[in-house]
Amino acid sequence: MQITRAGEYAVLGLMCLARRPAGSVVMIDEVSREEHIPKSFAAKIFQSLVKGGLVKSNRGSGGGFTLLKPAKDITVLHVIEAIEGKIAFQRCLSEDEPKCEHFGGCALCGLFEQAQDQVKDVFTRTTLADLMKTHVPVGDSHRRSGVRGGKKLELKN
Amino acid sequence: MQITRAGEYAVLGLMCLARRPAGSVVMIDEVSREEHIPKSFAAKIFQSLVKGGLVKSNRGSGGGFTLLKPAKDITVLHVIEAIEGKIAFQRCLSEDEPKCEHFGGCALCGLFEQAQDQVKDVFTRTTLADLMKTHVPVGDSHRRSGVRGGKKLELKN
DNA sequence: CGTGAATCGGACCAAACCCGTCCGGTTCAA
DNA sequence: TTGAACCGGACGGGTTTGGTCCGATTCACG
Repeated sequence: MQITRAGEYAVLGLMCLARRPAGSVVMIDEVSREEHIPKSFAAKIFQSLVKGGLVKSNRGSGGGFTLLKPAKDITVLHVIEAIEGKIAFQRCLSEDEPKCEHFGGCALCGLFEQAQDQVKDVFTRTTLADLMKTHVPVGDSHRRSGVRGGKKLELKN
Repeated sequence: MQITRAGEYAVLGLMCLARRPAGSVVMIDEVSREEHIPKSFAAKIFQSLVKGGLVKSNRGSGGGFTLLKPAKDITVLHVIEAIEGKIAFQRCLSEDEPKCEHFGGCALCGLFEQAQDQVKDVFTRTTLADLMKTHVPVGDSHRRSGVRGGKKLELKN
């Protein structure tokens, strides 16, 4: 029941790109330093993002990664699913394995699906641009008792 | 990003108890057969449920497990957290590790917390008794295109 | 009261996954 | 041609998952 670190890093990494003028080429080393992500790991993660169609890579000297879409068109769900694959709380909720072998369990499947949909909803509703609004660039963000309690972007249900 | 099989089995197993008259003693073998859970695994899971205070065990010949509370007072969240521990999408959202070391990441934490709360909400709102209402005892439950689309218990936000 | 069957309880284990690292290869600019 | 940068896969330690096994405990029964 966790978002993997890779997923978290991916969002962070993309925000790093999104922070610069559209079309900028940013190399992995910058991302790594700026977001405190181990460099090799960041590189690997960005490979997945390339495959997922979110960024394009420019090889060779002077190369790096470029965001393919404006930040406001990239949802957190896109990013996380590019890294972790489709979100599926249960095997029977992933589209490639439709069978549910627990005869008594389908009430459960319905419930899990509900929870899963809620999560997807939250992640679909939020884009990189949204995240950047509440973003505290560097240094002391963790001292302000977090975001909790106060303003969460509220759901327009 | 998954509910573990143990968590799923736990709910299923408790429903198996809940289906009988209150106070019944049910042995692990019955649960195992009825819900198609590997017996030894079920045994282990029920140990956690004992520790979690949801059932009590009676040892020796004629022993088994007994539900400690009526089904309508047991939420799915209780069950799952008894097995998997507190639900925490991220390390920084679990109460015993309050630090959030990614300076740029607190917007993310807020978002993850939001998603997490949604899940908890769904699981808190649903009790074993609720699950049993939509429960199709045996044999064909997976053919009915699931619960999707139609009636999900709606959120009284 | 003793004995044995029934049952739980906890150690154990294999496989998968997570979180990275490392390195040889490719591509491109200068 | 050389060096900067990405590509992409192999590797690896640690943890979690999913499950088994056997010993300890308890009760029923004679």
